[in-house]
Amino acid sequence: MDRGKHPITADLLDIYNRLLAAFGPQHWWPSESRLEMIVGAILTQNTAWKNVEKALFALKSNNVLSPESLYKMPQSELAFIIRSSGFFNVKALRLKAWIAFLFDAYDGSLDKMFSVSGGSLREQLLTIKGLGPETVDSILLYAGQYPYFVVDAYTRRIFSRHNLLDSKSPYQTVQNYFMERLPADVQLYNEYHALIVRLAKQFCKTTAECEKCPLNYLFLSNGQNSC
DNA sequence: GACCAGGCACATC
DNA sequence: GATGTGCATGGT
Repeated sequence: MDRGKHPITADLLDIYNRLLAAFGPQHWWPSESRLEMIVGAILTQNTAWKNVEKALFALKSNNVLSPESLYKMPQSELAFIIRSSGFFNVKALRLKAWIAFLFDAYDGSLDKMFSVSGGSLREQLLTIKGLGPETVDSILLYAGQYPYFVVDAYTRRIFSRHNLLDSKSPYQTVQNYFMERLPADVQLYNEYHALIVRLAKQFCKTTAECEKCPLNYLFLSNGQNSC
């Protein structure tokens, strides 16, 4: 790897094309319905997807993965069913907060909720306790098909360690960085985020993996020897 | 047995 | 405004 070159600006589309060439389409979000995507987005907060899958399976097995069931079910029962996803008490509370919003504002209808403009819906969802910017943008992009770039810990780590971003940048700054440099395209944002996650999981844990990173034309900074 | 995982809210300084 | 902590399971 050539660590002598310091790109001052990066072509985010070029990075995207390298990732896509290396990994191919990732087919996100891995869910069968919009409701499952939204529930999954909340359950996966700081949690491995494998554990979320178990919780989603449990919800389906108990036949309660519907807006009506989630709305009626006692929070304690919901917490028990989703326990494999960790933080089950707070997550049950967060699911309940969102489903209450869905019924209060949109009669329990996802079609109605997703009929409003992205900016308006984003603002509304962010007022719900437990739904932060990443969860909300995941819901907007993957379930609602609105063009909002999803920023996660991997995005921050990889792009800051390649000196393209400041690791301390707030969420909105990072999102703006991408959205100002890329066309507002749902499919592009969908695939880009998924590819970043794929890259991080496969190449960013050890130095040996890092050396084979498809982005190795960039350089690492801050004394880090991997992403 | 540590350490981490597709965050977020809240307390404290 | 920055930094620290609780929340909890399951995989490596």
